[in-house]
Order: sequence, then C-alpha cells, then structure tokens
Amino acid sequence: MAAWEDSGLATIYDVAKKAGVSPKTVSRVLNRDTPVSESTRERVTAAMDALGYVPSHAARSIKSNKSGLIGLITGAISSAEEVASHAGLPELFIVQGAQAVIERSRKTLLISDTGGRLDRVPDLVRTFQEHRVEGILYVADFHKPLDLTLPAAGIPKVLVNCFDDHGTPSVVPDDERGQYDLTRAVIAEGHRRIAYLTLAPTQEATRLRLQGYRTALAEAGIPFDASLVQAADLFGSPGEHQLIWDALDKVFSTDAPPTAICCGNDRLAMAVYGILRRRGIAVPEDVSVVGYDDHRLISETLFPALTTAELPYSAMGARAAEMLLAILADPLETERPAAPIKVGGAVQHRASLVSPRVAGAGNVINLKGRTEI
Amino acid sequence: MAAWEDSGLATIYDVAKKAGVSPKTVSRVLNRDTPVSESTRERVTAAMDALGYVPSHAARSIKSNKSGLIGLITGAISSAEEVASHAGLPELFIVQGAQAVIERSRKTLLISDTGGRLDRVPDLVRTFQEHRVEGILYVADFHKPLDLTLPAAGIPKVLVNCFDDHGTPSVVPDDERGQYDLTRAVIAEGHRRIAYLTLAPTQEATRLRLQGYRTALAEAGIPFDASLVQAADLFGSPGEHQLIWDALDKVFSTDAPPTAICCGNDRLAMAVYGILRRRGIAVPEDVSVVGYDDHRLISETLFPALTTAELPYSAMGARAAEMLLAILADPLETERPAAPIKVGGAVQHRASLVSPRVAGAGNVINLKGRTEI
DNA sequence: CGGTGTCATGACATCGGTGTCAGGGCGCGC
DNA sequence: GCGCGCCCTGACACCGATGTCATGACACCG
Repeated sequence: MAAWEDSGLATIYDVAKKAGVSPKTVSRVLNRDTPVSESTRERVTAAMDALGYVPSHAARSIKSNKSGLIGLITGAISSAEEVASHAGLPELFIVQGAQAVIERSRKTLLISDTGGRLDRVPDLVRTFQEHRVEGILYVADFHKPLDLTLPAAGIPKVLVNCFDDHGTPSVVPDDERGQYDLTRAVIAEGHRRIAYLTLAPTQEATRLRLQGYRTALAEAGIPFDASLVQAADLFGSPGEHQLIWDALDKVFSTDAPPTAICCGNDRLAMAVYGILRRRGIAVPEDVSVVGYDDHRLISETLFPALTTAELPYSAMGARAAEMLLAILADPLETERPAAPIKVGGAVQHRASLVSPRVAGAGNVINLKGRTEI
Repeated sequence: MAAWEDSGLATIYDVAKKAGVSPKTVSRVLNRDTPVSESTRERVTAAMDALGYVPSHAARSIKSNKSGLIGLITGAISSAEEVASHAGLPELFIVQGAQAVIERSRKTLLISDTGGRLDRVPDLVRTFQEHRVEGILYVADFHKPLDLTLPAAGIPKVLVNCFDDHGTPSVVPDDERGQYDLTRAVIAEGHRRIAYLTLAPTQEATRLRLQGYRTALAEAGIPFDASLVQAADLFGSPGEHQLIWDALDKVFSTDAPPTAICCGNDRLAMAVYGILRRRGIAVPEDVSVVGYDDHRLISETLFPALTTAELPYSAMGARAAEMLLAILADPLETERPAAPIKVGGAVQHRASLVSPRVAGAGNVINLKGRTEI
C-alpha cells in the first residue's frame, strides 16, 4: 500500500517479484507491445500501483538510444532581468508556443538559459549532448542575424527569431508585412501625415518595418517624408524619455505635424502616451498612436487601449517546433527551406487609432514651446 | 578527426579501443577519481576529442541512481498568453532566479508548464518521476494558498509564491512589509490623503498589503478612510478601464480628494495614468501615483517613471532553490521552517511620486463632471 | 493421435557507464 | 636478492529497462 518505502525506487524487478511474473512481462504490460493475458496484466498493474512504480527514463533511453528530449536555448529568462531595454519578453512567448507543440508529441523540452552571455552556449549544448537531446531550438531575443556556429554537428537545429547564412532552418517574424498592414490600417482611417518613431536603425526589424511603412505610403500615394521618421529606441537608460521627447519634437516641428504616430514597439508607445500628454496633446483626440508587438500587458492596459501589430511569437515558436519535429521524424526527406520562414501577425485595432480631426487648423498642434522634460 | 560519424554516438568503448586502454580507464579519466598516468590520460583525452565523445547522462544516472535534475512546475509560460489579467509574468522571474542557483550547483533544471490547467500537474509530476528528479519547485502565478497535494511522496518539494497548511517549505513575498514601506514613502513626501486602488479582495496579496497600508497610516497618525480604498482589479476584460474609472470616481468624490494614489500593481497604475489624464488630472503635478511589483518594463517606461515596491520574484526563486538544494544535501538535518519564508523588496522611488502641492484649494481636483469614459 | 501453428511467457544478452576487486610492474628497504 | 607495498590498470558484475530467441501449453486439423 501507500508509496514505495525507499522513495520511488521500485523497479520492474520489484514489480515482477510482487506479481509473480518475469521482468520482461512487466515490460510488456508497460509497452503493450506483445499480448499479455488479462489476468497477468491485472496482477502486474496492481503490483505497479502498490509499489508506486514509475519507469526509469534513463534506463529506457540507454537501450533505445532515444532520449525523447528537445533542447531549447534562450536568453529570455535572464534578459528579462537585465536591462529592461528589451522589447519585452518575446522569447518567453516563443518558448510557450514551442512547448505546447513539443509536449503534444510526447517529447520533453529541456530549457536552458544563456544568462545573456553567448559564451555560455557551448556549455549548454554540452549538457544537451549529455542528455542526448534529439534536436535543438535556438531562440534569439530579437530578430537578428546570427553567426553562431553551434557545436553538436549531428543534432538537427532550428533557429527562432534569428537566421544565419549557413542554411540552418529558421523562423522569423514578417516585420515588413506587419508594419505594412499596420500602416495601411492607419491610412485607412484617413491619416496622411504619419510619423514613425523607430527602434535602433541597426536592428533587422527596423530596416524591414521601415520598408513596409514606405510601401504602404507609396501605395496610397503619400510621399515619404524623412523628417517624420525618427529613431527613438529605448535603451532602458535614464535618458530614454528625453530621447523620445526630442524625437517627438522633431516630427511635430514640421510644417504639417503628424496626425498619427507609429512607434517601434508597444513599450515605446507607452512612453509616448505620457510624453504627449505632458505636452498637452491628447491621444487619440489630437494624435493617434500605434505600437508594435501586441504585448498585451501593455496594449490592452494602456488607456486608451493601443492599436498595434501582433508579433506572433507564440506562433513562431510553434512553427519552429513543428519544423524540428518534422526533421526528426524524417531527417532526409524533409525539405529544408533555404530562406527563413516568415510568420505574420494580425493588426489589433484598438482605441488609440481613430480618424484624424476634420481637416483644418484644429489639426495643428502647438508645442507650447517646451523642448525639455 | 571531425565529429563522430554516426552522430555523437561514441561510447567509452569506442574511446577505449581508439586509445588502446580499457573502458574503465576511460571512465577514470572522465571522473578523475583514481590516479591515471599522464601518458594514458593524454591518449584517452586525444581519443575523446577525435571521436567527439560526450558521456551519456542516462547511463550515468542509471547506475548512480542520481539524476542531477530538479523539476520546476509553472504556469507562467502559458498564463502569459492566456488572459492578460495576470500581474505580468512574475513566474518567469522566479524561474530565472531559481535557474541561476540550480545551475551553479551543477544540476539541471527541468521546466514544465501546466498550460494554466492545474489538472495537468499529475502528468507533469509523472514525467518528472520518470526522469527521477531529485526535487521539485512549484511556482504559482500569484501569492496564494494552495491545497495541491502533489503526488510523488518521496520527492522533496518547495513551493514558491504559494503555501499550504501541510508544512511544505515555501517562499512568498512579504506583501505586508512592501506596502507598508511604500506607504511610508508616500507619507514621507507629505501626503495624508492617500487612496488605494486594490487588486481583487480575494487575493492573499490584497489582504496583506492592505494591512501594511493601514499600519503605515496608523503610525503616522493618519485616520483610515474606507472611502479611499477601492477594488479595481484588472481582469483583462474589455470593461476593465471602466472599472478603474469608476473606482477613481469614488475616491475623488470625497470631501478631501487624495493627493496620492496607490495602485495594486504596476499594470493598474499604467491604466490609471491614462484615465487620470483623460480627466484632466496630471501625474504627478496634481496627484502622485505609485504601483506595486516594479515590473520594470512598465515602471521605467511609463512617463513619468513609476514609483513602486519591488516584488522580489528573482530573489524568491533563488531563495527557494537554495532551500531545495539544502534539503537535498542533507534531507534529515535541514530545518524546515513551519511558516513560509517571506522575502522583502525595496521601494523604487521614481518621478511619479512628489510632494503634494502646497495645501490649499489648488489641491482639490475637479472631475469636470464626467463619470463615463 | 501426432504434427503444426498460435499464444503467452521466460531466460539471457545488451545498452553505456561505474563500483569492486584482482593483478602486473616497479621501487624500496633490509 | 627477496618480500612488501604502492601505483596503475583491467576483468567483471551491475544499474533498469528492452530486443531476441526459446519454450511450454493449448487448440486445431487432417
């Protein structure tokens, strides 16, 4: 009765003895591979319950040479603590999407954390190898190129939120399409003067999204105005608010101030809300604001709720996991796309985006002469 | 040269053959347990490198009966996707804190996710048992009592962010102390009319923090005014903004409106910022606002930056992991505290908290008669 | 009634390491 | 020169499960 005395160490031998059968028969009951008579099956099952038997994964995998483990490397867990400069916790959602898929396939996900230091990756991979993981997912903290030649030559890998030029399978967000769709949504509301406060120009996402922004403008016959595009990345530094303040200054100092502002991400939009209001500009009455990411903690909570483009992290994680599982299931036949797979996300239309005021002087915003916080 | 042909499957036997020694000697080189002559050591090491040998964790643990694995159960990864009602991603930081400690002890963390469904816990525990985890950390999404009698009787467990009444070791945040310190900081700025928009009254944190709030008031000789305390939990529902709007209505409808507002968490504060401004109330000029959690994605980005009490999730995770390791190292001797261990966090003073305006009529805020969004 | 096929079960080897113990080689002391 | 002991090394069993093959008990069929 109760659990096993020696703390869960019951083996098939213990079960076999208790049930009066051979260990192999216990194994058969466990795996249902060979028919076992109903009566013995019952006796064995009873013995297992009585002893609190749980099969040893280690013993199994040593024989089958299959671990049933998938390794996932991420910096999310740590980078969350580090500078808050990160776009949020994207990797977390990626992990979640991957986890759901992996688990459904009866495999187990082994999650390791770089602690933000890339140089620890080899160690983590080593640990994965010791555990004989069957595949590895590498999750980057933001969309970027990656020249990380992972060791562990023989193990299939899939990159998420990053890509290399060695043809490693990878899954990335469709930044260009996202910003394109979002900008179209803004235009559809009647805006024609649309500012864009971007993240750091060095980021892959910035380049791609800017392209999407410009394409949308061009299609609508709206001329591109470089003075409306300002870098205003948040570095998590104390001076970040001043950066945004200055960027807003610039876009509002043009002859025709914007009636809508696209922000590089939801976090940036959060800061913009506060700064605009300090300057006496109401959202969305005076200016519409949109973000990027659909970080719901922000986008749904901000008042007014934020219109934003979804960065489909969860879907990306799921997609990557599916790819990896496919490769594992059929290492040779699976076609590996040469280019990264792009996953798109929908535009979430919320209260922060409305039609601009009826054309006229009322649309021009006075800065009240402030240029400092 | 290169890696092993058959994809990392080299064994000590392969290494032994290549080095011209016995498998046991290879084992000795690996474990440095018995002295091995310098020359053989070198030959063995060379052979290992040549074959890309990595020891099999499974084979090791089967013999030693030690897995070196710690299981961690969380709902974080999923709950992040689910309703945004959650206070953020607290569990993530807890996981991070635990991970750092576990890794330092040369053990590996096996992270599993309930997907928000408690009924899946037994399955996860079962998987843990198959992997012969040596201990289990259970991480709750918010501070709460928990009557989850985990199976796996023999495995040491530590609860994080929750507690039971079976004396299971647990680590929780010191909510009372946090709100006490925070309220004192507000009082220290000169405020005496301090509103408190709480989370759901059913939450453990709400009860404890309210106690801290009252104690701080009492110590300062400020009478408690129930009309200044309003529940305004965010449920992630579309109507959440209206809830907060109404709550603010109530606290500002008193004879002496508040000069400072404590919010149940940073997320709530984020919404409050927007609603106050819509109502023509400036933060912090007209009213100071403070949050709780120090969710830096929010507290540092909001403009003005948010004063808040740190919810020391990372420290809690680390503390719990240390406890678990101590129990594992010495199962009998380790004293297990009867009550949950409380971990405190510091008050982060930022721009949203300033001294109230010089006493006078200017301090009274007009609501402009709006009661609806 | 004997041969043959099916079904259920057990004996044994095996996976990749490690614990135990035995044994060969060598230096040293007397 | 002999015996003792140390150092290093290998043979072998074992951990907990499963694959292979053999075997005993029946039922079936001609």
